[in-house]
Parts: sequence; C-alpha cells; structure tokens
Amino acid sequence: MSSQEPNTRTRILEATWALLDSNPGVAARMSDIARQAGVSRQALYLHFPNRTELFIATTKFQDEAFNVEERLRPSRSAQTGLERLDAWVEAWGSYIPKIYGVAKTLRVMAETDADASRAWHERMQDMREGCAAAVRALAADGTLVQDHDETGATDILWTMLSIDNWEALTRDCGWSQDRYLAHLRKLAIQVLTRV
Amino acid sequence: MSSQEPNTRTRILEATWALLDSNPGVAARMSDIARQAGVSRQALYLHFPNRTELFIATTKFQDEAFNVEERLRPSRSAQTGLERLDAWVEAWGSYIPKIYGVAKTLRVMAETDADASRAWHERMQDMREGCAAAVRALAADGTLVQDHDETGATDILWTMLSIDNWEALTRDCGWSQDRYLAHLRKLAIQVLTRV
DNA sequence: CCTTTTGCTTGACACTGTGTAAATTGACAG
DNA sequence: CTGTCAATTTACACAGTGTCAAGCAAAAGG
Repeated sequence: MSSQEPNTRTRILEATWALLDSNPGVAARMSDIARQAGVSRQALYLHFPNRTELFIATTKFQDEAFNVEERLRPSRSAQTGLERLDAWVEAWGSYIPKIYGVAKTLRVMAETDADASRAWHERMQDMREGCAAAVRALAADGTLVQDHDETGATDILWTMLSIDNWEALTRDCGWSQDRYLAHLRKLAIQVLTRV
Repeated sequence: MSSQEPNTRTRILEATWALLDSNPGVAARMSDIARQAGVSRQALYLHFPNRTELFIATTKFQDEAFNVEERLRPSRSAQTGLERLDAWVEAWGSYIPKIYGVAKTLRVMAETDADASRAWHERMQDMREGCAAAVRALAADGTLVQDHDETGATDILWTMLSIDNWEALTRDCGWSQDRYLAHLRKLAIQVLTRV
C-alpha cells in the first residue's frame, strides 16, 4: 500500500492481506507469506506466535486501515428506525467485499482451529450488534414487523447479511456489488418493517 | 444402521457418516475412521483412493439411504406454483439436518481441495435445480413476483435455502428445526410470490 | 486335497507443512 | 569495545496423508 518501506511487522501484515485477498479461503502457507513479505519464514514467528494469530492480526489491521468506526457513523446518526436499518445494511454490505479475502480464510480456519473460531465468532457478534441496534430502532419507532420479537428479527437480519450470502449472490450467482446491495436493502425493509 | 455385519466398504461408509455427523466440518482423520470401522487404516485405501473421495462417496451413500427421489415427489406433483414452492422449501429444509454433518465437511474441504470443490458445487447445482423448477412453476402461474426475472428469483431462493443459513439460524441462533422451517416457508412466499 | 485368489493386516517410508531451537551476522547505541 | 536487537540460516520434532511390500487366512476352484 504505502511505498516508504514500513517496518517488518507491517510488511508481513500487508503480505498476508495481499495473499489472502488473491486467494480467499485458501490459507496461504507461512513460507508463501514470508516470500511475499521478503523475509525469512522464521521471521514471521518473531512477530506472531502462529499462523492463526497472524491472520487474526491481519483482520484487525484491516479494520484499522478501513476505519470501521467512521463507516458506521451515518447508521448511528439516523433519525428513524427505517433510516437506521437502511444505513446499516448499506454500511455492512459495502464493507464485506473489502474484507472478504481475509474474513473468508478466518471462517474456514474456524472450523478446525479453536482460536480462529473464537476470533470469527467475536467478529460476527460485533456485526450482530449493528443488526440488533437497527432492530431496536425499528421497535422504538413502532415500525418493526410484528411476526418476530426483537431477538428473532435480529437473528433474521444477521443471517441475511452474512458473508456467506454475499458470497453466494456475488460470486456464485455473478451479481454485481450494486445489485447485491440494492437487493439487500429492499429485502431487509420488506422482511423487517411494517408499512 | 443394520446389524448383520455388512461388507467392509459399507462399514467404512457408515463409520465415516457417524464420525462426520458427530463433529460436522472437522474432517476426521483416516486413522479415526479406520478405528471406528474396526479396520486398518490401509484398508480404507483399498476401497477409496483418498480421503476426499471417501467423503464424496459418503454423501452418495446418504442420498441412497434417504431415498432423495422419494422425498421430492410431493414437490413435483404439486398443482399450483405456490404449492410447488412450498413443498420444495419443506422438502429441502427438512433434508438439511440429515445431511448436515457430511455436507458441512465437504463444504469446508471444498475450500482447499479441488475434487471436494467440484463435488460440492455439483451438489449445490442439483439443489438449485429444485429452486429453478419452483420458480418456473410460479412464473407459469403468473404468481412470480415482478421485481426479478426467473434467474434472479432462482438466485434468491437458492441463497435463502443454503445450508449456511440453516446453520446460522438453528446452530448459531438456537432456532428449532420447526421454527426454521416455518420461517423459511413464509419467507419464500413473501419474497417470491405476488398476491 | 492342493493351489490360487481375494481381502485384509502389519510395518516401513516419503512428503508436506507447522512450530521450536540454536548458532550467526550486521547495525546501532552508549 | 561491548551489549543488544532484529533478522538470518540451519536443523529438527511432530502430525497426517498417501504409497509400497510382504505376509496371512479363509473362500473358491481345479
């Protein structure tokens, strides 16, 4: 990203990011990452205890680089519940493609690695918090659909917004990001709000 | 399943099934499967070329055991498009929990193994065919929602019915199978049909 | 009855990838 | 000059997959 040769730790994180992005889910080998970063394989272990922690650190590195908090501001300052829901779907839906490569890798590793699993679930719980806030705002307005209680509605929104669903529509079905986003915004409103 | 000591190949498949079911996604080791089947590790390689093919064979074994074709009959013989959609969601949604353990494992392996990936996608394409048929039936009735063309509607139904979504709702959110099924039937109708 | 075949066993081994450890080099600070 | 820090190289232990060769026991076939 930057050109004035950052420190080794940062170079490693950038290399990991680049590799996972170019091959989402495949869990690059430590030697690949080392080569990409222009460093010995053992140097990786001087900065990160193991591969899982390196990947987890990469997700945090991304969150900083993208300034997550900044992105959520429009959603937080929305006036009505409906606006808040819409802004949240928009914000998260736009964020997915940026983090997809690394997130997907972590998700795959989560199946076999306990630390990766913990990190992945934490991340998904954070995302759920955004869903819950939108649902609360709807409920406060009295515009939440009546079929579900707040928890159930949050479950539905959270599932709807999963990275897996983004992957299915944009990667397997070939939808553009714009089409995905338009569909999800409409779907969320249709399923969760009452007119 | 049966008790009159079946042949070795079948015993291996049953052992694999049991292990993958008891720990979905974790990709049991060949030695574990061998122990479970009461057979040497090498015997596995006499019947299956490698672990991936063993798992693929296990999914086919399951499909036979469950008589997939039988399950789809109600959906195929439905009169209206709406009935057909509903029967399809019901049929597939009820099938997921039965195949979850093995399917999930295959899905995880698909990220790193080319053969597993091919098998997984084939399976998902078969499932998509059921979605497409339901959408076609709606379109023929003139009850398909107008926001999407047939392909788009199929994409949406297929995504909605993914194993990942079943997993999110029933395993992560703690929904019962009945609740999942009721929700999905309603959701499919709400999103895909017009009144 | 002996021979062959079939199906499985045991034991050894090559290969890949992770993670650990020890000894070495080069640069820089006091 | 000395100590220290960051990174390097080389070596190795360990787990798990897949391959290979030799042996063995029971069924099948003449």
